[in-house]
Amino acid sequence: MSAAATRLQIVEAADRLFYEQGFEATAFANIAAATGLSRGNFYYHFKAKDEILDAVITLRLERTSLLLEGWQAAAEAPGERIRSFIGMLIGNRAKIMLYGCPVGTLCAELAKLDHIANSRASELFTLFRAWLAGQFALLGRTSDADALAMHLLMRSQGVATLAAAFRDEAFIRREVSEMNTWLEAQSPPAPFPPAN
Amino acid sequence: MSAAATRLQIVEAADRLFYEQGFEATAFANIAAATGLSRGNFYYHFKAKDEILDAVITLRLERTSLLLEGWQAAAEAPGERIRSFIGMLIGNRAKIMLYGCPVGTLCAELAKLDHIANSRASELFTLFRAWLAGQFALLGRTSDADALAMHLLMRSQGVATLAAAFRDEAFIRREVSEMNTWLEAQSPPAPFPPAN
DNA sequence: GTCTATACGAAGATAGAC
DNA sequence: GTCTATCTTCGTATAGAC
Repeated sequence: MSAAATRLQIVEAADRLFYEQGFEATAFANIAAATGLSRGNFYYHFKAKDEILDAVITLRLERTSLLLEGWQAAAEAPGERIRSFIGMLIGNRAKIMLYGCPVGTLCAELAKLDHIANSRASELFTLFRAWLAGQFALLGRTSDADALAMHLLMRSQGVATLAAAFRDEAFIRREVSEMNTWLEAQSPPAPFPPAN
Repeated sequence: MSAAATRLQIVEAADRLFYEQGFEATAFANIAAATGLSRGNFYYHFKAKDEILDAVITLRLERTSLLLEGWQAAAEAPGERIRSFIGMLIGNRAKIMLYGCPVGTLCAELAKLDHIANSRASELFTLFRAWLAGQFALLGRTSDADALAMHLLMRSQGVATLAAAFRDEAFIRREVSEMNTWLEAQSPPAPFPPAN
C-alpha cells in the first residue's frame, strides 16, 4: 500500500476514535485494531501520537472548509445556507446523542490537557464562526454579524451537550425548530416601518 | 487526622483536579501533590480511583442541592431565582473560560469513556433541570416548564463551551444579557389582551 | 491512619528483521 | 512499508512497616 493511502487510513481511524473515545483514551492498540495495521507501523508515518492528532485536526479543517463551500454553493439565500448549518444537528443526531459535538468535545478535552494543539482545534470553531458571520452580513446584519454567528454556534453547542447528557432526540428537534424560528426573525429591521 | 477529614481533603482536591485536568488525566500523583498525602494512603479511604470519582459526584450533587436551596431562599420571585442561575456564568467566568462548565465537561468525558458513573454525573444536570422547571412553573408556564428549563440549560452550556474555546469574556456578558432579556419575555401570555 | 516499597499492566516509543 | 520484539515510562493498585 502506498504511504499516502496508509497514512490516510490511520488518520481516518484516529479521527473517528478521537471523537468516540477522546484523544487521550484512544491508544495505538485501538487504532491498530481499527485499521488492521501493527502499532510499530504508525511510527513510519508519524513521529508521535501528537502528530496524529495534528493530522486529524488538519483533516477536519479541510473537510469543514469543503462542507462550508458545499453549503455556499447549494443555496443562494444566506438564510437558507444558515439553515444547512442548523440542519447538521438533525443529520448527525445519532452520533451527537452518543458523543456530543466533535469540535466542542475536542476543544474541551485539549483545554483541560493544556495541549499544544488546543489553539488549532479551536480554529474549527473559527471556520464556522467566520462563515456564519459572512451569511449574517449578507442578510444585512453587518454591524452584529459576528455576534449572531456566535449566538448560533452557542446554541448548537448547548444542544449537542445536553442531547448527549440526556440522550434526548425530541429535545434536539424542538431546539432546532426554535433556532429556525429565531433565524427567521433576524432579517434586519427596515429603516422605516413597512407600508402595509 | 480523622479519617473523615482526610477523606474530604482527598475528595475536594480530586474535585478541583477532575475539573481542571479531566478525570482520566488526573493521576494519584496529582492528588498526592495537591493534598500532601502519599499515594498509598488513598487506598485506605477508597478501593479504587473510580470510587474517588463517585465521591466527587456525590459531593457535587450535595453542593448543587445546597446552591439551589440558597437561591430558593434568597428570592421569592421565580424570575429572580432564575437570574441567580444565569448569574453563575458571570460569577464563575474566570474558571469557565479556562475549563468550561464542570458539569458539562465531566458528562462529556464520561460519555466518551463509556464510564459507569456517566448516569450519576448527568444527575447534576437533572438537579438544575428540575429546579429551573419548578421556577418556570411558578412563573405560570406549567405546560412547557421543562422545555424552558432545558432551553436555559442549553444556553448556559453553549456559552460555557464557546467561552472556553475563545477565552472571550465579552461574549459571556453579551449572552448573559440576552438570556435575561429572554427571561423577561417568558411571563405567560395573558388569557385576554391586557387592558392598557 | 499514613507511610515506603514494590508489583503489575498499559501505553508510547524504538530497533531491527523482512 | 510493514512487521515483531523490546524498551521505558507511567499509573493503578497491593503489601507491609511504623
